[in-house]
Order: sequence, then structure tokens, then C-alpha cells
Amino acid sequence: MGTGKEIMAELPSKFEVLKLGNQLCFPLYACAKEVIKIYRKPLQQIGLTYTQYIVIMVLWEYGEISEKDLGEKIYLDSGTLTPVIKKLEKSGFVKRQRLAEDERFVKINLTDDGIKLKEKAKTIPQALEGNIYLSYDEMKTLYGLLNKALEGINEGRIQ
Amino acid sequence: MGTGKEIMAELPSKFEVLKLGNQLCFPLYACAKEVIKIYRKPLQQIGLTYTQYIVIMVLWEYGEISEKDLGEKIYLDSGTLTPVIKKLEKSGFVKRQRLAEDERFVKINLTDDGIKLKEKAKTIPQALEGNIYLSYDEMKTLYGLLNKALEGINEGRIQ
DNA sequence: CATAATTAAATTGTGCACAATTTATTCTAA
DNA sequence: TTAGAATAAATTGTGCACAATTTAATTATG
Repeated sequence: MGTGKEIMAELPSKFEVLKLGNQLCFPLYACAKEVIKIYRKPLQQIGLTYTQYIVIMVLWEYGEISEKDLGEKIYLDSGTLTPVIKKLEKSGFVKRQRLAEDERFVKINLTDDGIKLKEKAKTIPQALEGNIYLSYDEMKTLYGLLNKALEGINEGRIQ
Repeated sequence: MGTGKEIMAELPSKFEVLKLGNQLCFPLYACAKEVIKIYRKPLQQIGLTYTQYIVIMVLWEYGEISEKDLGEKIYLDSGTLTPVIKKLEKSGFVKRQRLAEDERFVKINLTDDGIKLKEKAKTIPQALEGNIYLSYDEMKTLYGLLNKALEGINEGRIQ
């Protein structure tokens, strides 16, 4: 890259990184939107939106969880989560209950219907098949880089 | 990867790809959100939202463009774009005008203020600095993979 | 103990994002 | 040439996403 000036053994200049960084944001944004769009129809057939799906996936994996812990796992605050979870409750997939030990917390559980949904959702990931033309290795690399980026962002927030 | 069974020289099984594909969607979604969140404050200081920013960036690059062509470039339909562009018009950064040759089209132009904004926006990409811990090469790889994925999704849509 | 600080959810208000429909204009084919 | 198809924007309605504020409960401190 760059000018070929390697005398000072510098890292690529900040300017270059920032030029690329500027361009990174848009494909991230666009790609996320388009991939979620692919999931939309199959999810609709089992009665979920994408956001509801990731909430339910966390519950499938962890079982009972507080709204706070759930929010930290999926990067959503109560302003988004509270209404989403209430909708899932209306749909009959989850129960909400204040913790007796600390009434500030709401714990969320799957109902029987919510548990049963997992079987129906098994084919959801197939939606990507034939829509994303990346090899297995490319997907693995992409997955790894996205998670590395996320970790970095998280560290910044914790500080 | 996988079982080590290479007798039939198969590609990694669909099952494996789908397992990973299932996991790919969430980091994409989360990473896009978090990166956009990093841009939010600096953009706010020059009076733009992220969506308005990508619209303006297209105008900086291409100059006059129709709403339709703009929408294709940034993957947004008129339902999203029309109100966003009208807000940019209210803010004084763009002008909207029906094409005389074909009144169905709206062409969008930058105002002087919209052109001036480019100078102020120069430092926006620096927002990522110190927030994404990826090397230059990693960013390049990520950028390439995201664009490759986007192309694939696009092909599917054109068909 | 009582008040202040902290914390988890909920609420409020703004701004997308998108499917579905409508409106207005242009094109096309009988 | 004119009715129907096609097209670009606009509109409508739903559902996030998030900053900022509020409410209610718990913890910490003088």
C-alpha cells in the first residue's frame, strides 16, 4: 500500500487507516440490513421479527435470564428491549416476572410454546443458503473479524 | 476443518456452513449497530444522522442524482429515503427537484451549505480511531468480505 | 435511621427501515 | 390513440433503536 516509502518502517499511516475505516462502516451497515432482510420471510412464518428471534435464541441457550443480562448479550437497552419482550409475551412465547429478591429486576422465561418454537426455527438459517456467496473459510474469517471488532468496541465502552 | 474425511473431496457440508451462517448474522447486526453508534456524536455535531451522512456522501461523490439511483446505491427504498431527503432539504443541505423530462423522477442536489459540510465532515472517520482494534490488514479483509457478501446478495435480488 | 446515590425497567420522543399501497407520470401495444 | 402496464415517489402502518428522562426499588453513607 501507499508510497513504497519504507525507510522509517512505519505502520500504515493513520490517514490510510481512516480512509479505509470510513469505507468500512457502510458495507457493514448495508450487509447487516440485507442479511436480516433475508431472514425476514422465514421468521415471519414462525411469527417472529429478527429482534425477537435473537431474544428467543438467547433464551434457548441460557434459559431464564434478566432483562439487564439479556440486554448486555445482544447490545440492546431497556428502551428497545422492554417493548420487544412485551410483544413476545403477548405472542405467548415468553413469561416476564419481577425477581422476588430484588423487584428492580425482571426475569424472562420461555413458555412451552417458546420452547417448541426451536424445532420450527431449525430451518431458519437455511435462508442464507444460495444468498451469500462466501466460502466456509471466508465466513469463518468474517465471523472472526466481526467478533474481534465487537470486542474492541466493548472494551472501549467498559473503560 | 470437519471430520478429516476427504476421500470424496467434498466441500464442507451444508450443515457446517449453516451452523456458522446462523452465527454470522448476529455479529454483523451487532457490529453494524455499534459502529454506527460511534459515529453518532461526531455526526450530531455537524447536524447529521448516520443515514443522512451516507446520503450526503453519495452526493459529495456523484453530485446530482435521482432518488431512485441514490436508493440503489445505499440499499434504501423511497419509503425510507423520501422523508430522509426532505429532512436534509429542511436542514438546508440539499435541493429536490422533479426532472422536467420525466416528472416521475426527483433529482437531488447539494446546496452550498451541503458542499461546505464536506470540510467539517473530514474528521468524522477519526471517530473509529481507538474504538476498533483491527489492524489495517484485518480492516481490508473485513471490507473485502463484506463487499463480496453484498455482491452475492445483490445478484440474488437481480435474478 | 434517614437521606442521598445507584440501579433496573419503563416511558417519551425522534428517526430510521421496510412492506404494502397509492398517486402521478410515462410507456406500450392493440 | 387510448386503455392498460410499468415506473418513481409518496404515503401508511408496524417495529425497532436509542438518547434522555422518569419511576420504583435497593444500597451506601453520614
